[in-house]
Amino acid sequence: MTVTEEKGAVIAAGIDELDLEKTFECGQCFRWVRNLDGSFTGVAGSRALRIVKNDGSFNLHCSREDFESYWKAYFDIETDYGAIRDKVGVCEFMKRASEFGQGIRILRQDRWEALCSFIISQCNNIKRIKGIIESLAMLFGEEFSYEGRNFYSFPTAHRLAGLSIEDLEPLRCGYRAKYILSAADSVASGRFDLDEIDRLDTDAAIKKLMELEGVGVKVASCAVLFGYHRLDAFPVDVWMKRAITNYLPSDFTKESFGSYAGVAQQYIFHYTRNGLQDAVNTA
DNA sequence: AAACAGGCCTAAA
DNA sequence: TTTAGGCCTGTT
Repeated sequence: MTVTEEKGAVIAAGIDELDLEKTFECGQCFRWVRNLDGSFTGVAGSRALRIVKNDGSFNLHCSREDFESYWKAYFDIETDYGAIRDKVGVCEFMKRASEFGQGIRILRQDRWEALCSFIISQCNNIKRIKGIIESLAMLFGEEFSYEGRNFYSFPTAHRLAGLSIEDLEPLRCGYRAKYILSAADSVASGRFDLDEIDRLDTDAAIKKLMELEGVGVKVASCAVLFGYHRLDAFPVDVWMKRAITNYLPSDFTKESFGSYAGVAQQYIFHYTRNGLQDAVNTA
């Protein structure tokens, strides 16, 4: 990758395996929006960014400092996804899925934001998840300006701690409100240390996160995959169950994908939802 | 109208 | 250890 600057934008050339649409819309994150011109604008933590694909390179509308200190890591630029696709293509179905998902990258998201977002995601559809998260940010996040528009940071656990169920009522997030507040209280009080999770192996990290109310194995797996970049975590949801029974070899286990089960999971999720419409509908 | 949506908790075997 | 039912809400 080579990086240059032009008119307040960082131009990153030579990034292969980055498809913005697939990466932002494969279900790992909820705060990126496609603009009319095909660019994407999104908020991650407390920063906003507009990113545009321009021939073979990407224009990131941020300072070079922000790129180097934040967005470069966020987009996981250093990881070789071509090599990962080779490794997870263990059967015909997975070869098709990983080919179809070429360009998906696992973003390095903020821990609290990932955890909280996937608490909200449970038994919910993506459209509604996005709406709830935007309301949450608008109500309790910090307002800031970017390219002449207002955005809202993802509220910290500290900000949410101490709020009441009634305070979250405008979110219309139902029984998940209790879980959000409980997690926020645990984290903000220091009883639960999100940074300590880093020192645990993936299975132990998932177990630890499951101590939080409303966090089961699926949500915890998403939290470590997207918030701690544990690419070996393998969240199993209804789509994954469907794929495992219908499309994967009967002797399949997540170990079949080695240490990249989480990336494989994203390929399967994206492929069964977007690339296999007929097969899914008739399944 | 009734079922479902990227689950989790609790109670009951 | 596994399984059924309930849970908030919006959409189809």
